[in-house]
Amino acid sequence: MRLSKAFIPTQKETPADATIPSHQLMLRAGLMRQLTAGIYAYLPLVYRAMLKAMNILREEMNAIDGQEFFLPALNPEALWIQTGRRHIPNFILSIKERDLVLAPTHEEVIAWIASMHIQSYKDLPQIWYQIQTKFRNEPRPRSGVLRGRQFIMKDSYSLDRSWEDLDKSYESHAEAYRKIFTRCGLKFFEVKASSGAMGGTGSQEFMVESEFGEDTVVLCQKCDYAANLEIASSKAMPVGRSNDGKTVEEIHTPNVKTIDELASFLKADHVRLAKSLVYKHNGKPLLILMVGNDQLNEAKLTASLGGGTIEPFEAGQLQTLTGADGGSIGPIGLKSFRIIADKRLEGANDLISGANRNDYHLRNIDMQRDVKVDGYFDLRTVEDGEDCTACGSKLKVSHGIELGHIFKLGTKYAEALNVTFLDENGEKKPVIMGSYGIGVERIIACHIEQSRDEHGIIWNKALAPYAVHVIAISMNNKDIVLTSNQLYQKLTEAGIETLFDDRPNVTPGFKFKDADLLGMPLQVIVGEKGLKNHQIEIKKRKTGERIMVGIDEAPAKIKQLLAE
RNA sequence: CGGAACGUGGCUCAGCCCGGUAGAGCACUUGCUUGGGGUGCAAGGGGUCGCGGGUUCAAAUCCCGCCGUUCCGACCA
Repeated sequence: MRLSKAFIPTQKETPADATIPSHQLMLRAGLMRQLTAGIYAYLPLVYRAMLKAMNILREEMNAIDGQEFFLPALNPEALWIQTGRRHIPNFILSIKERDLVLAPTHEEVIAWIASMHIQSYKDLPQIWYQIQTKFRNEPRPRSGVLRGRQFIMKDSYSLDRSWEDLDKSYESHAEAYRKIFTRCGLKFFEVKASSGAMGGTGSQEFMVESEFGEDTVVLCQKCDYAANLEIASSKAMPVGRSNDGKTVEEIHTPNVKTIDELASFLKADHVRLAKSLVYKHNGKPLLILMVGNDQLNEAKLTASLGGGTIEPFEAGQLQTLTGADGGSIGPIGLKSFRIIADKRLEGANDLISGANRNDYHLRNIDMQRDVKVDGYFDLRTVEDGEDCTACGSKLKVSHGIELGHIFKLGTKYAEALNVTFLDENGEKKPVIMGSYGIGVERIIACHIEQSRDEHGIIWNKALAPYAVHVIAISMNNKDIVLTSNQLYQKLTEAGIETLFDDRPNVTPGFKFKDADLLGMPLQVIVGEKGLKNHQIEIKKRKTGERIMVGIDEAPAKIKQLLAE
């Protein structure tokens, strides 16, 4: 492509609305323009990179016997009502005029097709995938393409006859995903993840570490333990027993509201303070006991309770039910509350908690003797520097961008949409499903996050829109024009994707800056300096290394450098 | 959904507090100039100051409402 004819609107200044580097560079390098919040127009240059990423996705999905579909983005609303997902908050965008919804993912359509045509165990297993635009009702799009309302996703779905076979489909996806991200040149890691509202029995995320990531992850510094903070656990020490045998007694704690105030007022260790958190679970009162300065992890709580709605109490209601205000609530003598506790408190005694009477607390509480606990669960949020459960080394809390997510769905959608097959014994069984997704724009944005410098993007060879960027220093010099044109032609004929900066009356400095901003792996500079010695110059974008080669050897040398 | 900020030529922003002829740089057009790291000079074109209402002799500027965008938080299959 000749730059004199190309539409690549580069910008010198950083657009005000972009705050993270990949977003800034994608705008400055003329890759995309924002239409409205969370919705972008992809311009020709980035679309080439996206097509390359999509090709890699296709090849690796085909390699695990995936079959490519193209499913409708517009779905009947009724289909989503059937699976109960129509009214998940902030999920679906809809077309009111026709009772249609814009599909945010495609489990429903896949299950609909499967319900018609999967009849026998002989029809299984299947892996179906597509690369398609998705729509989500994001309340707050942000970080450029990292969280948008419209984006392209490779989504695949496995259909299996048994849980063992689902494990195989899931594993082959995990392996394919590793190959995909490796081929895209991304430094990634995998974490155990929460299945969330997707439903299902297991899930794993593929992440890129980034301070701009929205996910918080826990990584072991030594072993390969890695988990999303939502489910991460650490070697948290049990509180244990001390001062056995003392009876519960009330202590006056005037104006003490918070755990920190309580600790300093009583000169007590935080570990001896059992903090009471009150919620309504499915409308019923729930009291959660946690060690003083541990943080409740709401994702773990939801999982421990087996789902349902969790909401805080309304003002005043608490007083009626407990006889006290927040800050003085405790597990003893509390009626009509279900009480659960964090595992660290299991079997502990010598604890201090609220007395259900304002300005009073109780001491010498023994969990076994005094509290009717309906289950101990791991409910705490892992903190940076805690010990790894697997190897005992220090854990690091970090941030990540989610590139891909794989789920074992099980039978949720099969049951809702009646996807069944007959097994060898003629018995009717639900199909076991898995679902797997990769965000195409995220591949691009993550690559740019990981591969850039103060001058611009540094594309790797796998994703680069063009492999080579030829720069004619001046179009007023006949030798340069002749040589650069011939070189452009030879490279193009050799099948090397080449961008040729043949713009007249653009100064060399301007062309260099643009070339660095656009970031193709190799820059080939044709100028008077080199031509004097019958040479041209090759610059590697990544390292800045410059190589002078004879004009005639240039195509071969470029080919060789691209093959490295 | 809670909190905050912003909205002025294509882009980055000034002007607003203290009302009185809409500005700069970049980009664009034309001419000359320059030609290995965003050349220099000159002349030009381009803006209902987000929208609506109000106050006023007079509103980009003050007041009210709405819309949009961004950031923090909540949420995130």
